[in-house]
Amino acid sequence: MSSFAGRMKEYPNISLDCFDRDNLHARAYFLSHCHKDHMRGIKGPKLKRRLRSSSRVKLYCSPVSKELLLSSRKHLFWEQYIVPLELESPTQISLVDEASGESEELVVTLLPAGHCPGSVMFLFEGRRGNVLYTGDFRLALGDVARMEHLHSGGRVKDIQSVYVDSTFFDPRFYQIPSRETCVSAIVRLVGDWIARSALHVVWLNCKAAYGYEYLFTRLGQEFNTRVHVDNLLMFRRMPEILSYVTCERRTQIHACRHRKSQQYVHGNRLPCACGTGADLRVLSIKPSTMWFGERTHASDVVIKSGNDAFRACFSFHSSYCEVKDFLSYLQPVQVFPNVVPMGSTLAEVTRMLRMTCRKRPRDDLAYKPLGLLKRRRRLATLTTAPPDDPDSDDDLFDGLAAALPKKLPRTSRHHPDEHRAPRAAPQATPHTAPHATPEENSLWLVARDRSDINNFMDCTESNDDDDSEEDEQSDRDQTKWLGQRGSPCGEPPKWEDFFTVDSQNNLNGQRQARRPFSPALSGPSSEREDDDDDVADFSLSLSASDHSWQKRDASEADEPPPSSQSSSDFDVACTPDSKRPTPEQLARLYRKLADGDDLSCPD
DNA sequence: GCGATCAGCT
DNA sequence: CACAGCTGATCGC
Repeated sequence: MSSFAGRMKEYPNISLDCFDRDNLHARAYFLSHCHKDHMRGIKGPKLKRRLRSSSRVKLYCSPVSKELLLSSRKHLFWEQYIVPLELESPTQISLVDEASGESEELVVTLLPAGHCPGSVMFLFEGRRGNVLYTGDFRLALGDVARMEHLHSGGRVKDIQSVYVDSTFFDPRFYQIPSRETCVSAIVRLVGDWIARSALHVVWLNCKAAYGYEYLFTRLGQEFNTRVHVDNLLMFRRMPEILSYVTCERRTQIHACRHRKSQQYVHGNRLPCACGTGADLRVLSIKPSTMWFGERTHASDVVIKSGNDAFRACFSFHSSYCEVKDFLSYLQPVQVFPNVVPMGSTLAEVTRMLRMTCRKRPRDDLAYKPLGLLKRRRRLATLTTAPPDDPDSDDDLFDGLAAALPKKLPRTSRHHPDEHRAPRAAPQATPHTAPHATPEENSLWLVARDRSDINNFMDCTESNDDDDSEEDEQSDRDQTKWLGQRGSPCGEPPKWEDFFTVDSQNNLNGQRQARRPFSPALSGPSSEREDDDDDVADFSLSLSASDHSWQKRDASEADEPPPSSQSSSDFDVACTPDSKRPTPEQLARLYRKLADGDDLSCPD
């Protein structure tokens, strides 16, 4: 649970994920995602008064968070103040003091956080330095190295402070099995059960929150069915989810809830009281976080907890290892915890976070911008000497090979000075995303047919905020509406799709492959670990594979990071057939680099 | 009556 | 295996 008080010391004029007390005076608000513990005070009367008396104060969030927030009637008053921002699209915001007219400029970039639908991290760049607020996040090892907007000129940006999700930043929570591992295990468990007979049903005992959607859709896709949930309203403009959930009770997979869910299920009845109960066999699966120590083999991601009852591993938050990887890569000057882990103290978590901070000032002047050179040289070598481990390298280098004749796909779309000359934030216009059509902007927000949406709104309105007895008529209406849309459709969305809105996505899900941003190629710690000849080590960094990286990280967990970043950028692991360049070759390469020639062509 | 806070529960 | 959030009691405005 977040205990972040809402303000960052570098930019105290803005408030994040907190809307009461001192935050009532913020010049702008930011919402990382729509969990209640990040929305404290968001519907308070004092805040409403503040909004009404202000002509400038806005709430910035992802387009998905906007939809989720406005799916509750209690939050509708926010509509005219919300400015949805696309992910990975730097936006300039003017923070104006309405009394004095004084203004401060700030550039904000939303980055995917992998926590729940719509969840983002905020990168702020302004007069007081670069600051990253993570909100809650679940990022895998190596993910941070692929985030373009955390890099500049081929290296990681100089980050002053990170306000980090420290929920599991405690060595007890050393590793948590990957999302894919956990979901696959749940799919197997569900599949084995519901195959027994049509009367065998599964109840997913999910906590009330967004975040399980990719599990629902995966199950829906695997078993060509829909998951029964209490309310569809919040997904009304998210067809990728809507296709796999239903208010129709007659399905074998349920994630519905009732105040007395536990009692129902113990009595072999579903919370929705589907059927008489006597003839159903209900398997209860409770998604819960499981963690494993540094040397524990994380094999059992599903545990039997009783008759027809299981716990299955499922985490919305990054493990200790993942947070450590994230921070060690960014090397901020300071880190602040947003959460005190269970059983720990603020002092303890702060002390441990400090260990991930920068040990000495960055020496940017000594830096030679050879990140691209490394990569190109490595690639040129690979064209004649493929790596031993295709799984680790192929995927990454395929993308680069395709990109090589041109510039990097993403960077080529932007002006090099984009960060210095970001676009200005638009004025808030309800239901209008800035600078692009909804189709261009968001996989989520596209309503295939506006009349369908209106129709849907009409028939689901009665369920909004209604926690009393079930509404049979509403159930039927929703089912009818969904029936008109047909059965679960097409290509299944991937889990990433539920957490991010990539502006490059198009409607058909023909997502541009998410190519690694160049620093990823030197691995999470390569700038600090210059291991000349260890090809395997370099490949592990490249693979970003949970398994391989965990093994490596586990063996080095307690070692202090090497102090030197000063070794040559050519001190890169070589493939077996390659040779270390001679000084003459180096000079030629430098000249080519300066001339902007294609470095992938061998001399 | 409403909001804030906390304990208890799942 | 510990997240997120609901419910109810209590207190104050």
